[in-house]
Amino acid sequence: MPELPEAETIARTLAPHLDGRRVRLIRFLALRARRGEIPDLSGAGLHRCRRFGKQVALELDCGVLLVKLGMTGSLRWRGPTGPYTRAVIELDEGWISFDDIRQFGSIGWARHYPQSLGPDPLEVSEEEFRSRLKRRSARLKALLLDQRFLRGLGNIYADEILFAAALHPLTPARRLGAERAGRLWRAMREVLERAIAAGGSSISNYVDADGRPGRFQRFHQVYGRAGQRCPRCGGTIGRIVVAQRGTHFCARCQRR
DNA sequence: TGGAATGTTCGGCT
DNA sequence: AAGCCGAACATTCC
Repeated sequence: MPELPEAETIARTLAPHLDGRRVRLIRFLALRARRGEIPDLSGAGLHRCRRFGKQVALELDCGVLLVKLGMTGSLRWRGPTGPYTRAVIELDEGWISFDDIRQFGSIGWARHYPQSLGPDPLEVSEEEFRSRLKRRSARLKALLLDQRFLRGLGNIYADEILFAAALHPLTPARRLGAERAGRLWRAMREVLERAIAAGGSSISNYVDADGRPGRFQRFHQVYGRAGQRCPRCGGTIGRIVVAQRGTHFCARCQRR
C-alpha cells in the first residue's frame, strides 16, 4: 500500500486534524508495532505532520515519531479500530489508530530525521539525480527500489516511472546519458505528482486518514497488467522478476 | 494447495 | 566494495 504518494496523502489528510493537539499517550496493542524505545511523550505538542520518504512523520516538541507503513499499514483519524489495530496514538482531543494486517509496519522515535536515506524524489535536482545514477552499476529497477538511492519509491511507482520514461528495468544505471537520465527524472516527477493529485493508489486496502481510497490505480499503465495491451504501442505487457519483485513492462516500448 | 502481494533487513556469495 | 539472491517476518486472497 504505502509508497510516496500514499504516505503523502495520509500526511496531508491527517495534518488538519492535528492543529494545536498534544499527545496523551501511545498504546501498543501489538509489541512488534513498536520499533525501539519511545520515551514518555505525554503532553508533547504536535508541530507538524508530513511525509519522510514512505514514512509518515509526526513532529513533536522534542523529536519525531516515524511511522513505517510496511505493506499494509494505515493511519486513521479516530479509527475505526478493529482486530488489526496495532497501536493508538491518543491526543488531548481525538486519536490516531495504526492498523496493519501483515505487521511489517512499525512506529519509532528519533530526535532527528535519519540521514541514512537518499534524497526525496520530488526534491532531488536533475543534476544531482544524473550524477547519482552515473555512480551506480545496478539495474534501474533495483536502484529505484533502494531507499538509500532515493527515499519513497516502491514497486508500483518504479514500474510506472520506467514505463513513462520508456526505459527497460534491467538497464544498468551508469549507462544512462544525459538524455535518458533526464527523461527518467521528468517521468518520476510527473508520475508521482499525478499519483498524489489522485490521492494515491488503492490496490487492496489503502485508504487515507479519513478513510477515502485513492484513484490512481485507474491510471496504472503497466503495474498489475501483465498479459494486457500496452496503452502506448498495443503490444503485450510482460512480467519478469527483478530484485525479487514482480516487474511489469512493455518490451516493445522499453528497450534495453 | 501454492504462490503472490504496496516492504525491509540480514546473511552469504561473487 | 557493490550488487545480487534467498530467506524471514505475518496475513490474506485467489
